[in-house]
Amino acid sequence: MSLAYAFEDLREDGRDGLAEAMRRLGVRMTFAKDEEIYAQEDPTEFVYAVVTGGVRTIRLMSDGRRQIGEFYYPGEIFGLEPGPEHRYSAEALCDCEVLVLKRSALRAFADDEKLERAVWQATRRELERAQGHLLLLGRKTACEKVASFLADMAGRRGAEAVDLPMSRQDIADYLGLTIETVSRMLTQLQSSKIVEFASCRQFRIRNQGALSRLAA
Amino acid sequence: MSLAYAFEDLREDGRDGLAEAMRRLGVRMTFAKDEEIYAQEDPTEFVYAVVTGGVRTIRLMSDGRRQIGEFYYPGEIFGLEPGPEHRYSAEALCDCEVLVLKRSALRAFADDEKLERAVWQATRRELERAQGHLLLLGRKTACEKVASFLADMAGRRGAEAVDLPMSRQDIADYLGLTIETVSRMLTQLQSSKIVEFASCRQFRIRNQGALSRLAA
DNA sequence: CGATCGGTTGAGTCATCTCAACAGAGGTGG
DNA sequence: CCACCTCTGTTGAGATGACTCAACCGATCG
Repeated sequence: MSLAYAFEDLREDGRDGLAEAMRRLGVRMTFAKDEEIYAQEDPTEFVYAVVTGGVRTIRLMSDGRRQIGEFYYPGEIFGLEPGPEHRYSAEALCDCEVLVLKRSALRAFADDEKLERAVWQATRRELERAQGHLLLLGRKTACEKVASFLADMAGRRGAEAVDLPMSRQDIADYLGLTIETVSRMLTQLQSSKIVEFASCRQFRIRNQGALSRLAA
Repeated sequence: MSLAYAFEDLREDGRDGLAEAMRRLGVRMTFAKDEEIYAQEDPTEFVYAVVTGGVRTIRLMSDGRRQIGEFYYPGEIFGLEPGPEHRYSAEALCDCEVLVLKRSALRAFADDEKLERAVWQATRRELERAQGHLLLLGRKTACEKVASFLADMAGRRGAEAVDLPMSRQDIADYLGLTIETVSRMLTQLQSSKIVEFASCRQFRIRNQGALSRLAA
């Protein structure tokens, strides 16, 4: 676990009233790697914020095919699904800490309007991401998908060296590919000197322009 | 244009405060087939409701690849994108009538809370659909995609005979396929007596169970 | 030190795409 | 009213990107 996934990130997102409230009111819980945080079909009773580690949301088909909805990093809110029941489950990418808050508590909390706005904000961000992901899944090639993924992760983490807390299987299920294809594309991007992997879970962008162009 | 796309549909959706407000306050506009209603990158200044006809939202890549975000039928709200700018453009599927309302007018309108809730509701519905579509685009086969599409359209239109106001190209760009593949899958579903096409724009479900099973 | 797990690489297959021909519906003008 | 054209959709044949299956490799762990 690198320091990059530290609690500090949460504090930096000062504009976000929801994260603020989460920090003050939420209950801190820890989850082991691959542990389920909530299940598909669970009532959408809580809101969550990542403190350390990372989280994935997952939807399963009856035959085991898996689609990952989104990855969440420290400071990010998740579990804000619209319906009364979760359609995606959430699992810990690695050992992690999460703040949990009852949705009803949000309503009861003072400074109500600001909080409502914050939930609204987070929901909008979710929608925006999902809409962007539609284009990726529907129309991009394997290479473009992987390039987009790396660019996106680098953008969200900011740092020079970017850690990937998720496995190749997770990446594949996020991009609608197989692990083998993901691996091949990563090798390809590396041999064209666009990115460089220090280990299989950490990389650095060597040619931002080329990466953005591929991400299309 | 069949009667199925009539204004009456809007009235039936009585629970929906937003549609109600749109009807009272919105400006009615007509658009010709394939005309643009708003463009990618336009500011998200208005909310829209379909009265008659149908609408598609579209995202284009620089090389012309196209992803359709959603189709909208009479009584449905669209244009509710989260950011300050549209990331999808909207076009008329066929000649159609649309109600247009300034977002700022929504805020000024009496019975404010109810309206806010309605916008909230519609946004949630958008998110739900987008999340469902992720699984379809990422993990379903061509056959499953087409079956899901037909089942979904039938479900939304309710009627026995279902009209498809969109072209094969639209369907293909919605499902992340090519027109040829869509056409082949439709032929296949028809020869297995799961659906029946009266014309290429109108069908009827002959075996609901089999269709749902395929839609997975 | 062997076993296991996650990741990479290779070879062959298959679903979907591409390219091309064709068919039918609808519109237009003579 | 017919001949023609265009546009949309269907069908066929061959190409290909991504998948499947299998071997291998290195790191981690008991």
